[in-house]
Amino acid sequence: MADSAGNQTGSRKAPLSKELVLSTALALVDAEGLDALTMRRLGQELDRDPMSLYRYAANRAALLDGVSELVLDELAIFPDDPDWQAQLRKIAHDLRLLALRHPNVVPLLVTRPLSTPLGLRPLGTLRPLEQILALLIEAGFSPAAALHVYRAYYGFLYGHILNELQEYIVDPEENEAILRLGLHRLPAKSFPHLRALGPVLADYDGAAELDQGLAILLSGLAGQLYAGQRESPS
Amino acid sequence: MADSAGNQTGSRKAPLSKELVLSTALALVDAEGLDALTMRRLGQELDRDPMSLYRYAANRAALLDGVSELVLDELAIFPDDPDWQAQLRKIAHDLRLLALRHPNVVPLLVTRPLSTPLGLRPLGTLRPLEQILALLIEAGFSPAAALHVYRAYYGFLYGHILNELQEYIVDPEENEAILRLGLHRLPAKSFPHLRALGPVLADYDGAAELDQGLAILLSGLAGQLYAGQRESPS
DNA sequence: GCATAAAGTCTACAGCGTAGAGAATGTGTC
DNA sequence: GACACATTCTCTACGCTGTAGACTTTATGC
Repeated sequence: MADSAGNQTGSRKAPLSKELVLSTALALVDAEGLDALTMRRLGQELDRDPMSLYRYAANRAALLDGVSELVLDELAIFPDDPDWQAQLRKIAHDLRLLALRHPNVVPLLVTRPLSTPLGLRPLGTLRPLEQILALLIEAGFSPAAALHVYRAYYGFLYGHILNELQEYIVDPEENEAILRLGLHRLPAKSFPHLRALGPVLADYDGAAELDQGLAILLSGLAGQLYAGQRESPS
Repeated sequence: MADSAGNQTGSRKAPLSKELVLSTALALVDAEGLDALTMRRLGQELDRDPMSLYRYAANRAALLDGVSELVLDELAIFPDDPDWQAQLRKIAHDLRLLALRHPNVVPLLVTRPLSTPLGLRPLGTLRPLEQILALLIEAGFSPAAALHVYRAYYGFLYGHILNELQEYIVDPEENEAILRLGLHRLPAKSFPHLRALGPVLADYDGAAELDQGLAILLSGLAGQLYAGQRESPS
């Protein structure tokens, strides 16, 4: 029988591995937010001394990177899809759902790379970039053009996700109430439009919003592709 | 004569106010990063006991919000500009420069709103939203359409800024070296395109990249405006 | 001069990441 | 079995964090 606290699987003590540590960390972040992910707390969750975690992550920052990587691994990209626009649309929606599934990880996804030069980032983080480049080059973009397209696309995508998470609250009922209350607080003379938009703000359709933006962006980017191909036909 | 450490202005002791606290906090973040902004350190910077800060910010989170607000206050928006597209382009470039001036604050700008429902955010943070709505409605968009346009525009804009800050390193010389070194580290078989793009990655023109994306987005959004006007002419 | 309010300070506490030394456990070889 | 060795885990301790609560100092009004 176990000594004191019950661990999850019932086995005497889980064998502990990088995967287990990271997935437990992710579960903790999903359940209680980024702040809850402390070495001590994670150790407690795994029924181990906090210091034992340092065998699987050099420090807390590395732990955070590991969680980012783990989440990004959920994203499947098919670089060989002949319809590059459809593929980009699919990736966008997949990433959106991923973000909604792990909202507490999004700040990590967005800010960790800011403190790590591109060349030194965890490989898992660079995989989407590489694969989307492959997709675009396959579609006929020059490598340099593919990079530009990637930037516009991924920029827009991350922007949308941040936007949506900012507006969406976990509890939809509370959402409307808080929204009403919050908007009411705004000075009527300095925030007339925002206050008037209360009802519109309340029902937000993220997927539709994303589609609309993507339609604009992709048609614009496709135009560049055709223009480029006419200039220098293969 | 002062007791021990020299304070900045030479006056015996600065009078201390919310403005002074926040601007000192911003300076500290700009100079040494977000982590350097601790209550103790800020108190030391102001030559005061750390606890005295709580008279001007309820807690550290409020301090961070204050810094965000302070930075966003640097952004000038002219909601009466008859050329809405030009104004949006100008705002975009202004915000980009703002981000480059305060790169350490960008994570704050991006993540703080994620933990605060829209209705409860600091007013200074909502001002750009309100003013851009005004601009768009003035330009002929319906309020609801203006909100959608704002979302697409601001989403793209924030995405671009994150992208650019991710790729740009403070020290440009070191940048290229690290980039080369980092890319070299990538497995050649799994990251062929990314490795090949080294030279292209090295010279990044953020302003041009932003312009290109804006051109696509704005022309697409303008199309929606005309379509909407034809459907329901005033 | 004295009451009242405002501003600033002191002390203390629980929690944090993690360095460094040590104990426990597994594994291969005789 | 016994030993050697490497791996894994734990213990203790240090300096740092945010901030609650009581206290002291300073400014203000009469």
